[in-house]
Amino acid sequence: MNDTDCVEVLLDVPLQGTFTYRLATPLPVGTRVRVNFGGRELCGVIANGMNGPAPGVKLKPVAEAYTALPPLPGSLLRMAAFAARYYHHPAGAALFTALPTLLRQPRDVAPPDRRPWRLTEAGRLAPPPPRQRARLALWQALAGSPQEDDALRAVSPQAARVLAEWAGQGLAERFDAPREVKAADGLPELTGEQAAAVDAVAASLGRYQAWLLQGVTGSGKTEVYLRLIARVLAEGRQALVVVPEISLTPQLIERFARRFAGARIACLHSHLADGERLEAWVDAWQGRADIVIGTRLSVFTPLPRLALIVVDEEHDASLKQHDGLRYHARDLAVWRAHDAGVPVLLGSATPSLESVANADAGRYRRLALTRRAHAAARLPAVRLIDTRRAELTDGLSAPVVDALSGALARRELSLVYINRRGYAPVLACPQCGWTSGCPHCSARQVVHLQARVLRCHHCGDTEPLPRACPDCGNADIRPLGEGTQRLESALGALLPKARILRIDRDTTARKDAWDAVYRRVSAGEVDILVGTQMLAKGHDFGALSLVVALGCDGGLYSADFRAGERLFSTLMQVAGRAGRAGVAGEVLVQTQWPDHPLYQALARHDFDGYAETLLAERREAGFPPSAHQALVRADAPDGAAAAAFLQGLLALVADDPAVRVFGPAPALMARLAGRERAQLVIECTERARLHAWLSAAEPVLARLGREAGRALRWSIDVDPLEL
DNA sequence: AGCACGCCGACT
DNA sequence: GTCGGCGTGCTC
Repeated sequence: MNDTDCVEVLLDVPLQGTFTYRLATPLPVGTRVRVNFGGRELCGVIANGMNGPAPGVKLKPVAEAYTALPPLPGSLLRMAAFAARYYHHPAGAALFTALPTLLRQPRDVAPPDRRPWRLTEAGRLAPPPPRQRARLALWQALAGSPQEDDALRAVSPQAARVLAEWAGQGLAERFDAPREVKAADGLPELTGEQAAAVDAVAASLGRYQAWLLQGVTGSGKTEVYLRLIARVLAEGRQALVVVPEISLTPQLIERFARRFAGARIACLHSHLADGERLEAWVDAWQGRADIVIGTRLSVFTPLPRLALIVVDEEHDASLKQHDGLRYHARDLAVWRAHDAGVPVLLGSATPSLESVANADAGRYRRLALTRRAHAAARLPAVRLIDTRRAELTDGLSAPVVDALSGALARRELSLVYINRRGYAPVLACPQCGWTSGCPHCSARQVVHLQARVLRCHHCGDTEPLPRACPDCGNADIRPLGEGTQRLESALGALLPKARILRIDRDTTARKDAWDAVYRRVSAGEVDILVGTQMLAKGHDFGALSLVVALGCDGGLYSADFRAGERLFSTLMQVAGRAGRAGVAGEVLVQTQWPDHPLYQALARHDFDGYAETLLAERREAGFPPSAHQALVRADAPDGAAAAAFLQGLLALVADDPAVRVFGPAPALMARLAGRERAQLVIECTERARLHAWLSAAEPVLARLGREAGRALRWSIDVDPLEL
């Protein structure tokens, strides 16, 4: 068989490599096709390159080529190929995770064409006769100016049919309307630091450069993004903005829409219907959208005129995908910027240590916003309340209650942050020591008093609240510790006049819940917000005078080496909520360890100093970012099987003295949803050798995985965020 | 991941 | 006697 008769096809299967099919007439790389694979019809994508068929395999033909849309662009295929290599994930599966659902299916699809209509030269010269009144009305409307479908339908219900006819006769056509991005007026004046940041990044437009924009809360990072995007749009280019899930709020989108009236902004997030997502994606791909703003998945969106990538809150863990292709959107954004030859701007008040290290090493260039954009706004004063010396009522110390009651008297909004939802983190029997462990996970079931249930926050298992200890029958069982619900009711009892609004995953589950929250807060109907880190991120509640943080000490001495970094980052952000827009703010942190360097650094608002401390610790311990890590995970109903699987892998992968391997050991969450989890931690200071080890492990994993059977699942996680 | 093929229990 | 349970094996 001639080589030209074969193509390599990428398929959405968890198998390494491409598959070879016969093809009568050549198709461009990136074409979506339908093929038969193992007895089922699959969507495939024509790949670059030729592996040739495995010997002795009879090739099947490509059944059909989908042509409603152009072939996928090379830039997307390159990025997916890179992601597959870097994250050690099958190439086909990697590409398909980058596609909208509708393009993964073995069907030819295209979003509806919504471009406006206009008359062609010929159409202009051929007005319909006056007695064809509907046609004449349509013609007259179009002769005046181009028209959208909606407007034409209003002129005549026949519009769709008539226009299709005219299009066929070359009398009318759809066209890409030039967009006029109106310069918004009344722009806030930039601080010197903001202006310097804008100028620096603007000077790098047109080539690759990674920028780390470190700006304290309220310093106006978003304004820097907006100014740069304005420049990009003025050049007729496109910008990509990647934000964490929780930051993609209607507030943010509205701010962009207000600033760039007339521009087409494509929003990509998980709540979009398949058709909407496809349409936004194709609009970006075809250059009809000027700005793409979305969660981690949007990093893959094809953009033919891309000129700038922004990753906001670049430290946020939700930028990392936790299953399938375990990519980090920030890192892929940097790769993409390099590939496309454009600058990438990573913004955060509390950058990840990885990014700090990259800036220290000169790979990223630093920009700092150290002052708040409103001249009057000062950084809040941080006070540490030592709970070893304080009497606690439902977890609240007297200074905290006093401060809240003071703010209440002054009619100022306060925020109480506690990173635990539910009523109490555990139910316990003081007589026999029983605690409410989850039967499926190595975790505690949380007391939810309102729903009268115990619920595991890891697997979702829910059981009715027992009236007595299941072990000894003692009726005096008690909720231990505090969650948002308990705090809400405790505050209600201590400050009966206060209007309290609780915000956590339980209260904001409904779709329009946030609208109600904003309405109530801005109408001044709330005195105290109680909630989890949802309160810390993305949502602006205006002037807060007091922020209280409770129950944070767990992050100080955790088994997870990143816990301190995360806690510091969250506290910096939650503290940053205080004292905006001219109101002097105060932050109270209740802790048993007021002398801990983390809290001391927080009190000084000293991110840089604490980051250096943490980086030194990481260097000492050989942890990231001083070394690179990967995880090989295995889980099975039987823990011994998972460990044996990993042990078997170790026996078959050649040692590299530069690569340190730890394990098999139980994962931090050793048991999850009824499965025992074991893992290998692979560490190396040289990325290339880490990848070489993983590449050697891949085929062995595939084989051992097959032999171990269905009960065992395994995965590779490069640059894991959680161990 | 699917979906086939293939060997053991309760039904027309 | 079949319909169908889901155990393992392969897919260009």
